[in-house]
Amino acid sequence: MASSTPPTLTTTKPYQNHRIPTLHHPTNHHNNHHHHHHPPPHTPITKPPSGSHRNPSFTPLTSSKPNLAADFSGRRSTRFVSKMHFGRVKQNGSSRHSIQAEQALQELVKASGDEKLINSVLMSFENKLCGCDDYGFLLRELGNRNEYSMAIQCFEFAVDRERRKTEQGKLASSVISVLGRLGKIELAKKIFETSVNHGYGNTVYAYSSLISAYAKSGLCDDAIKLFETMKLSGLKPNLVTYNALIDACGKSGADFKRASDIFDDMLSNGFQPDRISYNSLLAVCSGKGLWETAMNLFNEMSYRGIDPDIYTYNTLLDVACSGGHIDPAFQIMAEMATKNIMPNEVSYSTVIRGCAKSGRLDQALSLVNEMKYANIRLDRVSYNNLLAIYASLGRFDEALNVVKEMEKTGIRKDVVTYNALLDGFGKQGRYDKVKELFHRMKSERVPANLLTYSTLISVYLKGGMYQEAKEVYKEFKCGGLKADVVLYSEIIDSLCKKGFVESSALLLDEMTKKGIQPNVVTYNSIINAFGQSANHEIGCLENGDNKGDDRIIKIFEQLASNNLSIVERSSKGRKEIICVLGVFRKMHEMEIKPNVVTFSAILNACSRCSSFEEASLLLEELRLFDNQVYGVAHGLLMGHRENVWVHALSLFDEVKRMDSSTASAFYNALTDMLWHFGQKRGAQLVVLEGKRRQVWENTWSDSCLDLHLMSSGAARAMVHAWLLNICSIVYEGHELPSLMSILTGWGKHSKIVGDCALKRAVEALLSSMGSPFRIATSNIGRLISPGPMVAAWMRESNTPKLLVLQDDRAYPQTPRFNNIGQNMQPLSL
DNA sequence: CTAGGGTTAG
Repeated sequence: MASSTPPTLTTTKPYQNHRIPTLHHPTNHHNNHHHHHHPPPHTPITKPPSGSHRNPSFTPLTSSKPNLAADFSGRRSTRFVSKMHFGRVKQNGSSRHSIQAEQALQELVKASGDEKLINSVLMSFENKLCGCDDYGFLLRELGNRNEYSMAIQCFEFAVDRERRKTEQGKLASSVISVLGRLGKIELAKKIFETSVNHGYGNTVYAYSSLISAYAKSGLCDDAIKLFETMKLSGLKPNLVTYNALIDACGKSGADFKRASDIFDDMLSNGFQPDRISYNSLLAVCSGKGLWETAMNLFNEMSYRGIDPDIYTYNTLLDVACSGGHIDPAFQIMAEMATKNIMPNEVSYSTVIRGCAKSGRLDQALSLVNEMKYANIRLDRVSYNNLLAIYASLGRFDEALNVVKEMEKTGIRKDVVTYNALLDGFGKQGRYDKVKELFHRMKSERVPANLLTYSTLISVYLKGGMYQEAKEVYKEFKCGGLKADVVLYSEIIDSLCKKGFVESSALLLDEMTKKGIQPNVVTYNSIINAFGQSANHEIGCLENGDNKGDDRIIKIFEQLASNNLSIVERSSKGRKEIICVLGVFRKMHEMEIKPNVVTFSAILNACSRCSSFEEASLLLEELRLFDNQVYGVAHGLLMGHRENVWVHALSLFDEVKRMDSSTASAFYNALTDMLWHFGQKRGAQLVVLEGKRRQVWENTWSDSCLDLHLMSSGAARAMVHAWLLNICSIVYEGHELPSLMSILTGWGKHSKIVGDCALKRAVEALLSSMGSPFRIATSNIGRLISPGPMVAAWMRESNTPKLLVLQDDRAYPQTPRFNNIGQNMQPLSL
């Protein structure tokens, strides 16, 4: 087995493809720089002693409180007057505008939409308004009201009447930043260009405004390019320019390295970073799992004597929570209170969401109570958060109560509110509610967006409501929204789940042709479908495909009219393997990086293969993706236990870094595959290793075995191990507990609600061994037996023998299987 | 120039 290749086991999300080669060893570029302090990883978030302990290699600070002035330049409320669909409301701190400007604003707002009227209002105020202060105020306030075209009109009016270039420049940067905040990047760019051409836009301020406009639209490359242009045109960037650029990196998901380089460039040009520089750099860590980097930066701030503020802490909380570091997040919250920076609704909703994502629902809900107790009013984000938690749990009464509370407090429901409800009700098959909610959404004039439609289409497809799916899709098309990778992936997955693997492969082609890049999720859906399909396919898809324009609608039409063709099972199987091999080929062509879900999917597909030969084709794909995972799977399958185990252990170490459900899914897949091909002893070794590492949380005691998170192969291997353990208790002469039970669950954790495959497998295994365990009448997910009966069974001469598992193949391998995983002769396809 | 929200695979 080749183990020189670095492991590529990741749970990398699709958008991280091609950006981060491995997720689990984030490179801390920032720490490589000489002037940065290196606290050890996992340093508690505490401020190191200041003064004497300051790292001498830091550039000296110009003053002890370099940004005092900035702090007091205006009140920094964290409340927004109204949050636009894009950007935030700008507070006007140093209100230098006149009363007349406020009157003008009133009149202008009333004139909204009427260009002539707006012009006459401006004319009537022309002589009363006082230069940049008044017009700047107007521009900002119009921006806060989303009146961007009026803001432009107002800007043009003002600039025409201003002769001084510097004043014109100020107006230009004001309007550019207003447009940037509203996401109107094209308009901002146009105004910038015009103002440069007219000779007043060539200022650091105008450049900085446009850079930050690019930042808000996630256009980091454009921001950096503009920054270079600015330097070339002889303008010196200032601290704000640098900060805006770092901000741009965070907002567009750029590498930390990139932001860190800008930060260093700033230092080498003699600028002292301020709190905003650090806050912006911290934000770059979020979403990338750079928790340790973030902590280092936080400590570095202290060393520089920059006190953290609520933004710093909230950003730090975000980095912690998005990386699943919930306990540190609670520590940070506690520290905030001691620093008298009280957690606000942003802090709480960040942590609440983090808890919920890590499955710590009790903690999430008790934080909500804590929030209420602390008199922090829940805002729209907090409510939507809370409601999504309930909806995803199927606790609909509570979700709807949150909606009522929102209505009572006068917080408008938005598209996020509705999407969460539609998704929750849809996943539970409450189609009546889904229809009602979608209707209500329309009557309340909350416009559906791409996500709404993706959710609805997927819900209807999975529920077999093809007519509804078709109608919703048509409505989506009429609305002029563009399909994206998620919409396609949802449809592909739904089709796969219904057994239409080939049709979904057609959609994969179609989306690629349309320029929508499939991602690892799209591919994983299809791989997961391998070997699970029904014996039907959608008919007549190739016919009349002249336009080639929209296969989705054709598929939906065929489904709605029940135009299915029955495919003979063996031919379906052949087609399917060709199809899935084609999918693998495309993954390689498009350089889509597989992740651990892909590997689990391949292993599960192997478990559905009826022949070793078929499985070997899939394992070959696994080999091409990841030699380490392949080496372990293949080695255990071939019975090379001794040689492989050390590699297996290091693989398990990596798996343990994933979240618990990802980890258990991988163990389940690997064990199932081994069990399926008769390597039952190997399967048991894997399962015991998983138990040792607490992959399934709480698996056994002397009286109880909990299998409910395990796959059927893993569960059966575990049953043997547990019973052997019980057996040794009996043979050592100890008494067994009076009642012994095995929990299998009843399909709650199965993909198919109510599916009891696990229970059936375990029940069959136990009865085949003549065990006394029987389904409990009080709990269908539990098998029970009185302890003495188990002991009696154990003492039967045959029982211990039955309990010991063997591998069908042990090293040295039997000749029949020696070509597994090599690139052997293909099947006759 | 700085902070929190919704989506797809298992």
